[in-house]
Amino acid sequence: MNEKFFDLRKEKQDRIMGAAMEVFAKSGYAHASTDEMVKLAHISKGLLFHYFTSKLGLYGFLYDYSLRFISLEFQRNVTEKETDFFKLQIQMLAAWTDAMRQYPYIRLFLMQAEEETDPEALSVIAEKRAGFTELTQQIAERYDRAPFKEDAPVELVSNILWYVLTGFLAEIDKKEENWLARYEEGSLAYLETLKRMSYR
Amino acid sequence: MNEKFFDLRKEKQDRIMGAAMEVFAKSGYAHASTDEMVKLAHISKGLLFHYFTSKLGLYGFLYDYSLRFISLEFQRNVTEKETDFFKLQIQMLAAWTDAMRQYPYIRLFLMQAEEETDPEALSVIAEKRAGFTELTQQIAERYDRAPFKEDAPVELVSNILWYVLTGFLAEIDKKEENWLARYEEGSLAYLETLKRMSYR
Amino acid sequence: MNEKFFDLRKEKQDRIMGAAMEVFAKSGYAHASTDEMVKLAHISKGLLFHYFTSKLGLYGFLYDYSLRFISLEFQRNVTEKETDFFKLQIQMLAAWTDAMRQYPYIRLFLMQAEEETDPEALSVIAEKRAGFTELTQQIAERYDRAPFKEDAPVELVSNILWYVLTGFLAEIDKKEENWLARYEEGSLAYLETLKRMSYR
Amino acid sequence: MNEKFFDLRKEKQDRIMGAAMEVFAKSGYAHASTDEMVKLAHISKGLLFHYFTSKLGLYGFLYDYSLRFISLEFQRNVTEKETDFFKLQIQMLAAWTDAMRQYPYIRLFLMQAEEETDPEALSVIAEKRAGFTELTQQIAERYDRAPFKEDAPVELVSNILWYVLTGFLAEIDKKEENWLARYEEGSLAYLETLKRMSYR
DNA sequence: TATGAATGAGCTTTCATTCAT
DNA sequence: CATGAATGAAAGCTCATTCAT
Repeated sequence: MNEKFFDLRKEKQDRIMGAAMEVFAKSGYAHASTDEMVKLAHISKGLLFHYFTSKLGLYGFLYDYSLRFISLEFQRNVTEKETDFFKLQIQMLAAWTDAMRQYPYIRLFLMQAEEETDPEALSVIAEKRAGFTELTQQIAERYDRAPFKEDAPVELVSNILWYVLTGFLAEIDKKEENWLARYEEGSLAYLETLKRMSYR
Repeated sequence: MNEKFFDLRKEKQDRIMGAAMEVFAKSGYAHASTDEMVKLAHISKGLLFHYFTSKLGLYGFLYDYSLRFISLEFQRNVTEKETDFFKLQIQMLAAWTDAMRQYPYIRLFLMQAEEETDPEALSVIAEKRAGFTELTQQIAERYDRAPFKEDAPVELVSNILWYVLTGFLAEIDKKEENWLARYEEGSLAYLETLKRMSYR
Repeated sequence: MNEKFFDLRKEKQDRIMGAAMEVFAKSGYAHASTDEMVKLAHISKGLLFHYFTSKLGLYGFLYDYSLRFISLEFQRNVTEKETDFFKLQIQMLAAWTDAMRQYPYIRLFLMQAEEETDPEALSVIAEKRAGFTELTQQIAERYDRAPFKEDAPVELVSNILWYVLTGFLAEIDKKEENWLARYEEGSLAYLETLKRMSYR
Repeated sequence: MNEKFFDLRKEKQDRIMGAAMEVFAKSGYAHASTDEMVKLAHISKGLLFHYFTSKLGLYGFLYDYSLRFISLEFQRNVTEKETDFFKLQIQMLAAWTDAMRQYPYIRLFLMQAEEETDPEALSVIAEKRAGFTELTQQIAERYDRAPFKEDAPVELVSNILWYVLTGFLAEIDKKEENWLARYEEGSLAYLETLKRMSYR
């Protein structure tokens, strides 16, 4: 990519990245249309390729950027000393919603990337995944297993929670007003329920 | 579609449908490549269109067929009188795994269809959805709410379970041997855990 | 072509030729669909190719056959001794309508062939044209120039008449009942008018 | 269609339209090949569709444009007050030859359109025909019937003339040099002859 | 920096032709 | 003699990418 991208006004940078995330999130790498992106971002075709060389280059950059961005949000929202599983989950949820306030499609974009099947797309994200995985694993290692019932181990509950928050986000209609607030609220409700179910 | 499709050897019909389901499931309607399908099914380009007229026609047929197929499996596996939530879930899981033994991608295909955004694709599946939704709702109405803890109502647990089984299936690597057995096993484990968590 | 075609029942031969003429006449060589032909003739795809090897072979055969057929009709209808231009024209018109009673699209087929632009098609009809051209020229040579006004020479009137009868036929709706009778009638009217206009 | 087409250099616009008219005129809508058009016009496949969306869109645009173009030529060449049938015919002939100097295939294109049988093609030209038909009918109403012989009424002569000029144009070889001059000359000769034949 | 006209490889679809039955 | 399932080259059309301005 062309580093001069960062010399653009922040607002324009975000318009471009937001548009691209949305299109990639909705259509997946292969079917994502650069035409749609430039229309959404109100820029010209040429400019997109001036900064990112290729659709693949753009995809790789966005994935990298999104991962850095959510990592920073994790660092801001997740407290070092906290060990309670559900308190940590609430902090991570806050990190995600904060991120989505800036880039509404960032989580869907990253999750769509997780399910990407296109070989080209996979080739540019493979190595980058490591950083974020490590971050979440570091948090996972802090989980206090004590309050969990014997037969509801933290690993299982953690997986369940991930599936739930992911499935729930996919269902939310992003065209509705306050969709983000509704996601936050609904997610907290699921968190509460699962806490009651899995703590002694 | 051309009804003569059903005059083909059953093995060939299944080869074609299986290949198409796989490609649609992996790529979504828009990016699904008919070239990939015919390569997977070992048939020629022309033959696919001889039977299904268009990619859209094929998609509509497959959706319809898949829905009928899984409906039959539900009727075979789910007993009329059963009311226990988790016993019913186990029966439904058996229906799905039976179906997947025949058409490994049938569940992913149907779930990808649920998230389809392409307007053309939506136009041919919209009306057909009703039948299966009704079937699952009829089952849902039988759920015995009694054994559930007050603060873990069936509806919530049912949603959670759906998200879990769906998310888990998406993660499984279908290239691995015995993936189906591993899915069945893993799913049953999640079911067990959730039962223990939500029953009094 | 396969000579065994002539061993078929005459009715079937005519059904096949009639269907092919119609499709070629309506669509021209290139766009003529063999599928349409076999549907119209109620025969199978394979049979058509069994007898004619290729679309081009069929086209060449039909052109040849049509030319022979109309030549015979000319010999039956056009009297050897007649020299009056308009009487000869009436006889030729009778030859055409007789032919069209058997093969409704024979004239349109031959005229469409005249305007054919497809190089392949042209290659198989080029040499065959000679026979019929010669026949009409032999008739043309008999024309008695005497009754014509000085400034309306027979060559010019002959061309005009050809254009008129051709243009008129193209306009007639072949789906209408009695279209052939209406063509005959209209053509005779044009003949009458032109006679009055060009004879002293 | 994409209105930006008109921002192209006039020469390029005409190259594209001329090529498309030629191919449509020669092959009819269905068999007309877009590949042939772009080769003739020396542009790429994509560009044609960038401006006209589809073959059908291009066809509709060309028909519309051609009709407007020839209408303007009629307005420039046909004098308001003239009522003599043959003088008006000569003016209309001038309009057509002027138009053909710019777009050699414009008349053949429009006449091929008149005989179009493809349902899709018909659907986009049906409503547009009205304008030009009206224009020629307005001219037809001015014809002075007085000089015509009783038994050669204007309507009949008018039909004859139309068939003649049309059939003659179809026969002319457009690859020959000066074909347009030869058409003009030949047409005038036919006009002269018919005048002498039908005027008292 | 920014544009969008232009390209051509690749996709869906059609259709003449083949061949096992 | 007769069928129609099967093929694959070629057609219409899309879209990432380039480049002159």
